[in-house]
Amino acid sequence: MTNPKSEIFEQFAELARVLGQGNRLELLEHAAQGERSVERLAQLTGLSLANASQHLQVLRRAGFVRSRRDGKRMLYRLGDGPVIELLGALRRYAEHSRAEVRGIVSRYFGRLDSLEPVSREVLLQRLGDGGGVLLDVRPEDEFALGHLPGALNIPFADLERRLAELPKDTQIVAYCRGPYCVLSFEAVAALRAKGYDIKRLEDGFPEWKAAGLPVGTVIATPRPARSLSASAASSR
Amino acid sequence: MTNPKSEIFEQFAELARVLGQGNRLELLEHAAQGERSVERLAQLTGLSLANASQHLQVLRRAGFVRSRRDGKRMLYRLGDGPVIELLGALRRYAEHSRAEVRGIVSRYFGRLDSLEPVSREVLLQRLGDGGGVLLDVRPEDEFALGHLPGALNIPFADLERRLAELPKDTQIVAYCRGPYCVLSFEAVAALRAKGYDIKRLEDGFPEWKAAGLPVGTVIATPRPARSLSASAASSR
DNA sequence: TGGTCATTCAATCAATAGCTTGACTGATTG
DNA sequence: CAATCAGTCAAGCTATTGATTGAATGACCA
Repeated sequence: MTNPKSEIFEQFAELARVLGQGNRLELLEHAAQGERSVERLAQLTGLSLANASQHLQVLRRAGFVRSRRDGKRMLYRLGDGPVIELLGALRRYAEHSRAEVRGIVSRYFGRLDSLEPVSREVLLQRLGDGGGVLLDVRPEDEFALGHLPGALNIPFADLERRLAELPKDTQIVAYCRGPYCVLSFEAVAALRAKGYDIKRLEDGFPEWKAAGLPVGTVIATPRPARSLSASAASSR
Repeated sequence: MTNPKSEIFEQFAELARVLGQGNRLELLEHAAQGERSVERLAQLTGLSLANASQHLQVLRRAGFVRSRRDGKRMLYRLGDGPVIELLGALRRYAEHSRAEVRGIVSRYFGRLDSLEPVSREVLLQRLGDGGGVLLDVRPEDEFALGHLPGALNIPFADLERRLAELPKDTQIVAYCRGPYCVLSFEAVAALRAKGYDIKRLEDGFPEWKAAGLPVGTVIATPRPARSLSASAASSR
């Protein structure tokens, strides 16, 4: 392999291989919500600690995530290259050419129309018009790390209990961690069954942020307070 | 893995794994030039026949290529999903986060400015103004399968011999199989050393075609004549 | 219908990847 | 400074992947 072309392709392939593992894609999605410790990421994905740690290092070597030390914990966040763009291209390709993907979605969440969600542009326009409620169904701690401005946070787990906060007369747009985050699919299914006019946002929080759009945070924490925010991070 | 989210991620990962192999990426680039037999693709990539065949089948299962039978040969061409878009995203990510990629390019082809090529938009505008020559340095058979309209085809191997066909006073834009096709890099390096004003097009032929821009062909062959075109396909 | 050509299939082998376990390191806390 | 906590490292095991070889298929041609 002294051929420069093969070397280049080998570099590309190396990156693709890193994405070629479901667990790593899942870790990546969680890291894209904001900084998280290894333990939390392991917990969220259901992986063993050592396994998660190893996968995170693979992701880091490829630049998909970055890490920093905060006391005795290691915090991982999304890398700063066009990671979301790459994942988006992968998703769009999968939606186009893999019947399985569309199949899974419709099998679990019914209607194919879940695949025709509201785009960022439409959302921006609709919110500008004053109509509509934007609903963030992620756990509180993820919401706190960053969310779409003006969004109402009702974690999916609390949805039943807090129905009163949602209007029945205007359209609701729900979003969560990414285009395939189950929470928003389930929220749409559940609320639609109850007669709400609700649609899913095509993107999740990371895509919004990657597009350079404004992001809200609960408390302005340029460098999150150590033990405080850590102990708050426990919902879902 | 009965979890729909994991299933989706597993689907994505499966696709990424298919791209996670340099040989397959190389086959894909060649298939993107136009329909090619397994034998030709094996030849172009230097793989054994059986090996190429197997890789092509992996690519086909993932929808990256399609195949059809033509007599006793099997012709593979690019699939019809957003393949080029996905590869483009991978390339842009690699350029951003892999020093190795930039390193290889500058190590082999000198100047980093090879990484700042002419974009499609700039090319279109420049050609519209009437200035500039567009140079296709791919082998003749690939040129015949499709090329940018108005391009002059001088295969890289013939470049030295056919220098007279190139103007010294106007800017030349060279392209070949894709953003990292070595031919155009080498053509730029060689001609620049001889005093020509030459730049590389950012894209190659497949990207141009994928963008829906017009494509020229040497002979209009909706279904290429069997033995004729096969025997013509033999350069480089 | 037998021979040939292009490709695929099947078997095999070495190399690699993913996961687990238990030991190790580095920072904090009492 | 020992104990603890968070994460990483190293070793080992199994499953998967990529490549090779030779046999099998499918289409054409004489």
